[in-house]
Amino acid sequence: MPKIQFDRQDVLEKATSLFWREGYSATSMQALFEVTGLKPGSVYLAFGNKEGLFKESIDFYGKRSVDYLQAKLSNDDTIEQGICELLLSLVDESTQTDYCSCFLLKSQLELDNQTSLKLHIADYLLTIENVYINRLATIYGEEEAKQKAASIMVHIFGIRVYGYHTNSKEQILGSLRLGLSWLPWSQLAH
Amino acid sequence: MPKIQFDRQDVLEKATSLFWREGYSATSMQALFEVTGLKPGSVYLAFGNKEGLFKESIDFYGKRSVDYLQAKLSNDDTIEQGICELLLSLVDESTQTDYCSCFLLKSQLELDNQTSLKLHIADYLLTIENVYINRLATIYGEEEAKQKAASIMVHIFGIRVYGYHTNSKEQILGSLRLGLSWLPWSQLAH
DNA sequence: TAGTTTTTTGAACAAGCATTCAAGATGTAG
DNA sequence: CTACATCTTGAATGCTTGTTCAAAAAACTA
Repeated sequence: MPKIQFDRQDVLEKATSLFWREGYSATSMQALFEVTGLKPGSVYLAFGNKEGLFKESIDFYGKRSVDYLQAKLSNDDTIEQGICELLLSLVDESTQTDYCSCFLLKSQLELDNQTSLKLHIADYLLTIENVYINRLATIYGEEEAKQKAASIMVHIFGIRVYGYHTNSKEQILGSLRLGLSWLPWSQLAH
Repeated sequence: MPKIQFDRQDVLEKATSLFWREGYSATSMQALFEVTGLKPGSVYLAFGNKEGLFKESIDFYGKRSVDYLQAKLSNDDTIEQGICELLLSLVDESTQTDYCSCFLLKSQLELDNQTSLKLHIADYLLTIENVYINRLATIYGEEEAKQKAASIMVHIFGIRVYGYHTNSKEQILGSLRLGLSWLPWSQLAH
């Protein structure tokens, strides 16, 4: 007999945003209470503890990312072009003023090796890589698809760090064209 | 009239190691006292505060990295081969069990945008990029050198993140060969 | 050796931390 | 309306945090 509750999605959206910007350690529960509008007891009843809330925030972000990626690459006719467009949107993101890299990437690097959260995050990163592998496998052989997907992942991680302190959009774009020269960059309008 | 003091280099080595592994926020002063063997007063007299000690740790790591890089690429005859060797050693690093990525990269992502430390770290990253640019400019034109250096930086950042959750050395190596195909990989013994 | 300066010590501090819980509010069921 | 289950409240918990400071020790000067 469920009673009405706060909007869980809304709370996760706000918590995710704060964790993403500040990092796990630097985010205090007090700050989370303020940003979500919840009181301590509600959070602890619903999420257990800080780690629980963080884990759900990772899920919130991770699932959204995977869904977005799959949607973008669903058209079998334009897989490679879709990848190009996706990478270009990452470059655009990275030049925004409030850019704070990728939540999964940041968290992966911040969290201690012992934390189970680290494996949980790595899972999402591998899932994302697998989306690329599966899509590319419709064009290339399995081994080549794996290799190309790995190269894409390296470039994504790279520009999400590089873009954090560099503002030169052209420089980043040039790196993608140079490193991922097998993608159909020229077929894109810009 | 300076009196003898604790070994500053030794303390910085230990502090750097802890900050590197745990991150800035997750490293407590108490843990730093234990690992360095210093008492609160000594640290605060010598470094001012936590941020001061962290800044010097970044300097310790950053200068060491830049020096190492310049030494490795000092031979004008084998610049590109030197770059290959350097990248291969990064791949080796990333497969070690206690691997914790790059201290500059991790800190750059962890630190708040407002912190002056962020710019200080970005300085070191740009210095490193400039070493690559200057060396490559002896072979290529200025623009091409910049572009290639940017691509190298993207790959370095990429593998330092990718290598954090992937153990497949071959996969990482393949990505470098694919993305930086203009480097003389085949001339290397392995 | 005596005097001065610098460094080390470690207890103490206030502020902030994650978390708890008993009491109150709110919705559902009968 | 009453009874019950669930959710919300917010003050209080004990612990950890970064930092200070007066006193003791050590090192240099003359």
